[in-house]
Amino acid sequence: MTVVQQEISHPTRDELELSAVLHALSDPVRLKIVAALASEAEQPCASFDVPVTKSTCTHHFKVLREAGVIRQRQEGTSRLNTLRRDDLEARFPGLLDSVLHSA
Amino acid sequence: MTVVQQEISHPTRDELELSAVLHALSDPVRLKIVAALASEAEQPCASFDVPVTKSTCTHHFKVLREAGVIRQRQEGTSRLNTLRRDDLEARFPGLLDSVLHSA
DNA sequence: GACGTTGTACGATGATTGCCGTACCTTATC
DNA sequence: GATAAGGTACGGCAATCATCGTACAACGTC
Repeated sequence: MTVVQQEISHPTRDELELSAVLHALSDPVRLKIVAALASEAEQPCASFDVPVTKSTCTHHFKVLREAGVIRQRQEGTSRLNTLRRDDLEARFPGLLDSVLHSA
Repeated sequence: MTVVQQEISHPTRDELELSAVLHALSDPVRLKIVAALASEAEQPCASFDVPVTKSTCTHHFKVLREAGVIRQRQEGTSRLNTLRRDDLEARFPGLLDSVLHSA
């Protein structure tokens, strides 16, 4: 049976909301994920060293994605994550850098 | 009857936590309060135009104060609020400015 | 002293959050 | 086809959150 690839929805650049981004970044686990993404380009979910289970990880990635902090794309069985640096910089100049620098 | 002035506790500069600050800033009401504080120096709680009741306001000021974003001092019956610009800048350089600029 | 102003304290409530386990889907490999 | 790996979906749970109303405390002013 053929199944249509499930779409992964992301907010567009102009849909990004400051409070949602700040909220996404305010969790220590998510902050660690973002910091890891900042230093290494594209990584699957499993490559992050965080003290939570798989399902909790899925939850955190969803929060980050829906806030527009990261972008996810499917590749085989794994979901590759990237930081949306450009979009964040365009909407909230300097924010990501200051957070990463302080993390 | 003499009553001792209740102390208002604030975290010291080196006790500030990034996730607590980000969380404090991630609420629209609190963000509005912070933005207003950024443009006018010292203001009593009642001077903010936010769509919540007094008791909710007290709650938000407490969150901001305990995260170290603002400092409160008593003056008569009113509580005067100031932004802890210097402390925030020292611990999280550029963060406050980028948030305020995007708000 | 009575009253008005400013703000806190103390519940209460409904929504959201962070976390988990289990079940399942998809893809790749044997 | 069976198995393993990477993730998601769903449901549940305990904790936190944002909000409110009511009561009250501190200070000024009449």
